[in-house]
Amino acid sequence: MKMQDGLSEFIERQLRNRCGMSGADYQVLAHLSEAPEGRLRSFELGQLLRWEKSRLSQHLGRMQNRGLVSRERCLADQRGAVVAITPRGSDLIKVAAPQHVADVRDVLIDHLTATEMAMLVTIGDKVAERLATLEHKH
Amino acid sequence: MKMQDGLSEFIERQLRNRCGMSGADYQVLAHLSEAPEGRLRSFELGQLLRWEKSRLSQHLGRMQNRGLVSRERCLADQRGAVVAITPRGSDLIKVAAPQHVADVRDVLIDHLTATEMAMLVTIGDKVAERLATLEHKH
DNA sequence: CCCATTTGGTTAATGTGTGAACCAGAAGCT
DNA sequence: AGCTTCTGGTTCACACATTAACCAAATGGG
Repeated sequence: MKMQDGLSEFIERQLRNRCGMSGADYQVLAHLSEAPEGRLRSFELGQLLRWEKSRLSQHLGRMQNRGLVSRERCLADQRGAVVAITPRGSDLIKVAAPQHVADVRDVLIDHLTATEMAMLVTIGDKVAERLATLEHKH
Repeated sequence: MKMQDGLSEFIERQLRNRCGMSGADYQVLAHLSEAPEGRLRSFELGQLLRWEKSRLSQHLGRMQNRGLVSRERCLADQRGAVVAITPRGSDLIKVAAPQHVADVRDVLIDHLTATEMAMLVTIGDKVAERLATLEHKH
């Protein structure tokens, strides 16, 4: 628990202080920048992030106000929305990503042996699998 | 990351649905119930939880409104506050604790081998230590 | 085709976390 | 004593997450 809280608090703080963005912002931009043309249907993004749809809607609204993403109506589905990364958002994630990766190395990966790292991955997979079956059981 | 998010989301949801309390509530009550006479100075509680003082103040306000804790002025230090667990809070944590422990077993401990569990503890300690030194360096 | 249901998305209410400003009482220094 | 600095707490403004309610466009039977 201490590791969990400490890790996310540290990562969150680094992103905030150095890039003026939250972990949530980072994930949104990361997914968008990896998508073809930097654009995704809103609900696709929601599935990738596993977020409540209201959360996504509100968060995208704030990011749009800051000029990090833009929203357009979808042509194929009249009720749908397409969200696209802006040049400003693209620049931001390009700066943030390497620092973020370095931080994760610095606080986690660099201090574990190969065995520990491998074990951590298998543990993570096991837990994720267990959580998935619980979730599937409704 | 998936393990981290999944675990805390699951635990949080179980507490909320079954006991009507958040993980934050649980931690506050847990610390108070372990303290002598179920009472602690506000700042001591803050140090145990590693919370911002404004967070603690606001959260205690809400818990007081729900009758889970009470606050009194401190005799020794005129500006200080003492926070105490109420009978209602005490009952709640007594019901919640075993369920909480069972949930943690169910989703984490029971599915790991002894080796994995031991390794996870080692990893947690290493990371916590690393975080502590970073924090200490200001 | 018509009507019920589902799906994509927004909005409002409430609970929760963070940083800054603020205040009163304590401690320390001269 | 008198002055500064530190400490314990609250409050405000804002960012953020969840739930429920809502709406319009799609879908799927009859």
